[in-house]
Amino acid sequence: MTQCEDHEECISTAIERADRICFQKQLKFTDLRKEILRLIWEGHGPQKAYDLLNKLQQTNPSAKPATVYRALDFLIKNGFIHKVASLNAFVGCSHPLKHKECYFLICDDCKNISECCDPNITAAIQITTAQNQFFAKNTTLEISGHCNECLNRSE
Amino acid sequence: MTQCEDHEECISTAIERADRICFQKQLKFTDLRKEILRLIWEGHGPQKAYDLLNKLQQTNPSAKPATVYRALDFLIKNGFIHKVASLNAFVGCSHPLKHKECYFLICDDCKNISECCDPNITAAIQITTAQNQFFAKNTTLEISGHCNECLNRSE
DNA sequence: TATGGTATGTGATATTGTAACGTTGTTGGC
DNA sequence: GCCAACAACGTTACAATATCACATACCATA
Repeated sequence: MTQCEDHEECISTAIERADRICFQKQLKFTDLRKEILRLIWEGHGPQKAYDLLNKLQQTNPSAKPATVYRALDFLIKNGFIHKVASLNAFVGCSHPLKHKECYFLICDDCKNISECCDPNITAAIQITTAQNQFFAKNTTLEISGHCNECLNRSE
Repeated sequence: MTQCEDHEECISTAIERADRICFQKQLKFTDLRKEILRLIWEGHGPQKAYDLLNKLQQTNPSAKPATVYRALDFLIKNGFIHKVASLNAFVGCSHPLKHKECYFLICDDCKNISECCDPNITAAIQITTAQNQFFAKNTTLEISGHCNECLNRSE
């Protein structure tokens, strides 16, 4: 399910990237926020808030829903994770600086999510919103179906 | 907020359309399902499940969450309504036969939703999914922001 | 009339998310 | 250093959304 070569490295890269960006932007990347980001990347797939809470409670028994949701809010707001609305789940963003133009391919079978940044889609959406005189702030594009691996496997 | 000329007519058109399609497809368009569809169109905007439940209970005091969700499932499955994932709400579909290619522009201010069917977006998405060897079954495209009316009003 | 499938009734519960308020910690100005 | 202001976090309670399981009703057809 994970596509990365070395998942440990993939996680630490993500954390370091966030660390750097927070430093540059003077954001407070507290232990709690870092821990939630790490848990999300460890899953390397869409993670549910209450699953994160359970995991967090293993090191921080007094954690509550609000603990998790506040950290998630911070991470979303600053582009480090996405909320996958159609799953009520959260997934790490691999390019926080281009964060607004990410779309998702969600495999119903293996639950893998791949993030894709396609300028053609972005352009098509921009044309449509302009035609409708609509000022877009946020775009949710989630495509569910079956990935190639799962299709081949089931044949 | 409603864009139609005559909202009563717009509702009854939607119901009749559904009636016709159900007849053709031999689907059971029961009173309950029809009532939920009518309530959704009456709102002419995204309707929340529990608001629908409250309204339904005015004529059907024993209605329960499952009552509503089952009807919603039927209506979604057969293309008469959409679930707006980013709002956890439900909205009538104005072209059930082209239901798969509908996208949404959601105004954060007036909460109006406009459905747009843009072949360019559809094409761009198709190209991307093909490139990623992904077999798409369902596409959620929800664009939130501000509609023209609200932008003008706030100036 | 028996039978099977679909729809609905009903109660319980699971899952997801927020509000409100108090405490702690950090930062910057004096 | 001290204080004011604010951000982060702890904690309790609860709101909002959704599903499950099992019973009952309805309806088509053999």
